[in-house]
Amino acid sequence: MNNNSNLFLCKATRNTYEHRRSSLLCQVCGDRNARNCFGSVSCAPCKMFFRRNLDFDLVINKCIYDGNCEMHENSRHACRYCRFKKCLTVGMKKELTRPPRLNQKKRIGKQITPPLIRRLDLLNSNRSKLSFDQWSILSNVTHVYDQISPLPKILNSLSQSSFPPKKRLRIDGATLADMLGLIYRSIYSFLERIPDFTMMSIHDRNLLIERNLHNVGSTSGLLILRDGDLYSNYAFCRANLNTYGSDNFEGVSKLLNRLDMDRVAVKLFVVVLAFSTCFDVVRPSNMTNNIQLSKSTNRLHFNTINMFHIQNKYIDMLFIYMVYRYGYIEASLRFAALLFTALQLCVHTMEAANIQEHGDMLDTIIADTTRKLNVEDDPVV
Amino acid sequence: MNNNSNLFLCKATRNTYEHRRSSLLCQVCGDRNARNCFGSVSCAPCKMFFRRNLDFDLVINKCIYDGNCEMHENSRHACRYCRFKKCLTVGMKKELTRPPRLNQKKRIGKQITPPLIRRLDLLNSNRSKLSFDQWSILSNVTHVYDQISPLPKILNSLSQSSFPPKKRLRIDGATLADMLGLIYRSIYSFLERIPDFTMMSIHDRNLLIERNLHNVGSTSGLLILRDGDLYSNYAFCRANLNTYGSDNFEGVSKLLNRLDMDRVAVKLFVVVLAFSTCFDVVRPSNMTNNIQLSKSTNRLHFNTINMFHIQNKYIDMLFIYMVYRYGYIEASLRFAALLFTALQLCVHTMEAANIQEHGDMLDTIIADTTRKLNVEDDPVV
DNA sequence: AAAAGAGGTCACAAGGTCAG
DNA sequence: CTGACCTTGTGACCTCTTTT
Ligand SMILES: [Zn+2]
Ligand SMILES: [Zn+2]
Ligand SMILES: [Zn+2]
Ligand SMILES: [Zn+2]
Repeated sequence: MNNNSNLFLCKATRNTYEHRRSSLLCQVCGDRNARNCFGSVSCAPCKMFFRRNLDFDLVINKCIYDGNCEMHENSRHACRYCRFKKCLTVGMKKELTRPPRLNQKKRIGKQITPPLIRRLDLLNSNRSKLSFDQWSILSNVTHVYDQISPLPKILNSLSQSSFPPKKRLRIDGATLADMLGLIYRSIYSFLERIPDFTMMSIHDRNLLIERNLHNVGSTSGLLILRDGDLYSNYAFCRANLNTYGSDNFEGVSKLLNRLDMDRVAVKLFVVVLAFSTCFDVVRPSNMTNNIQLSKSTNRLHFNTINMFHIQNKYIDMLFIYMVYRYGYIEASLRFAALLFTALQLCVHTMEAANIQEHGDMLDTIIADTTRKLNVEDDPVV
Repeated sequence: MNNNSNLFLCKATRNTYEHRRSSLLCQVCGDRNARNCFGSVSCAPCKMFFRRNLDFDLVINKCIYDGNCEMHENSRHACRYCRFKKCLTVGMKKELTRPPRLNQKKRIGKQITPPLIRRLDLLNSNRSKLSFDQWSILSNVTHVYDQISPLPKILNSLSQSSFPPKKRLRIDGATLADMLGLIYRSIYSFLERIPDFTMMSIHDRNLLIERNLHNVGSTSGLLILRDGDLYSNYAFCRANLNTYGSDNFEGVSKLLNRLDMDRVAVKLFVVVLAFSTCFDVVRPSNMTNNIQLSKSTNRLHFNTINMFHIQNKYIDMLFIYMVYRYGYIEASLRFAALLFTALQLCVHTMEAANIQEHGDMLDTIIADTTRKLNVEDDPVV
């Protein structure tokens, strides 16, 4: 339909334009100062005329004369039919017309007033505010998180890679792995300073790290990426694209915009993930009757109930904090959004885990952490 | 139409030229002479287009057609929305854009989008309504759930215990266990009729049952308790109090009032729990370097990524369904409430798991189910 | 030094407006 | 409806920086 050269675009029109430069006459009415318009050459008035009459129906509207009205500068108004027909004859194309521009004067000012919704009874605690103890835990979490944040190092590393010698736009895979490794390694430093973690047995801590480090690290990493505005760094992005591929990069990029703006909430959520027991229900007793159960039930050693209570404690804190800060409805919205973000991020974390370099890196970090834990446990021996 | 400079080249040269060039078609509009641009391959115009429209908001600016405008060299102007969307689709990355050069005059700073929660950005699917496929899955889940519901049997058993001889006000522990056992056993019948479950490997199904039956069963049980109004039955309550104790009974009773009134939503949530992979991140490859990892990593056999996608699929469906039915805000409220209810219920499930009778019962059921699964797998042998 | 891939420029050709 | 006048989007052609 549009395979021939009739549908001029700039490239083609320029050529013909050059050719016809000497004659600046409107192909429709003969007026001077004609220009390229809709695939032909016409004056501005004829251009406007054509655009305004795109829906003009040559079948319904007939010329009142013989359909051969002359078109001159002064006579072009005489007959709409013949003028439009001439426009088509000289090669004006409706297809070169573009859709109307968006009305940029629309202002966003409208804030939707959320409808009143009955209050659901979400939590156990009747308190709508955090207790003193909860505030101190929350404050501790926030403070410690920033204290151990690997962001300064990463930024430093980035600026060293970028500036001094010359403005390098390339970071190699190893450098990137180092920077991301800092993020994952910082998780243990973080948890180490949270009493609820250190009060657990070495074994439980090991298992938590081993099981949750991927997700805790990536969630924390998302916050760090945003804090440091790292996805604005060209070299950093490029290195990430190289290592993790386009899909993963894009997914993370989206989530970056979706992550809750409240850093405190995100930090708390990181802790929730760290204590995640994943709905596992296990009996602490010995597994007398479980003949058929697979080896995966080694998780039985897990002190799951305790861990679950800790997780719930932080979820409660997170939600009460959000209610306190944003009101009940917005808190629910944000909580759901946070959860969905985490779920989606988990997909990308799994993708990353399948990448040899990334997987190996995490295995190493987990092994290192485990070793560290064991050393701390038996400092005398 | 084509660049006429080709005419002046000798044939051989032109061939290689054409060959080299023709291998690079613009991924956006199909134009020739495309190059690497922003992470994809595009012609210069599309490159410019993309850079100029970095702030183009696909949410605010919609296609005036159906959002599937064709992109050709000549039709690329037709729809900004579709062109930009195609740019993103073919992998152009905003992040590969660089900030404006410094020596030039300052540009107007980007306006930072306030932390408004974007409604439809939450989930993976762009649709705000369920697709036909999703509706059939949902309808199937709902229907099957009611079909296999053990409630009729339980009610029958209750009335038999209560009425015929005399109005018995006592149900013994064994009878109660039988009734509750029906609930837990029904889970497998339920899942068995869900294609997403049956299409998994026997091994995976085993692990899911083994891992999630406690929670799936208790959540489903909560719905059944409410459907049958069982907590209005004196004898039933008394038996429960006897077996599970006062705290547990009261806790469940509270949750009973808190559970979402929408049965469809709860049923979907039961499925979500059934496919719960618990944020586990595992590498499918062999664990070459995992020296220190404990035995719990036997879970590696788990086809976690697949399972996670299934879970996400049902979560999406659940949320979209709720948005469709209640609007975005109420959907978030209900979703959060459902999640909190489940978390709280999980605590009681754990408590119950520690009760000898209950734990043994579940072990038996899990073992039975596993056996059933294996038999179904090898009907010939 | 050449190629590649970023950003920048400006004339041209679209769309929009409003008095006439 | 018309057309002078204005605003906005496009792309050929350019410069600049890093990689090869
Ligand atoms: Zn004219
Ligand atoms: Zn006429
Ligand atoms: Zn193109
Ligand atoms: Zn379109």
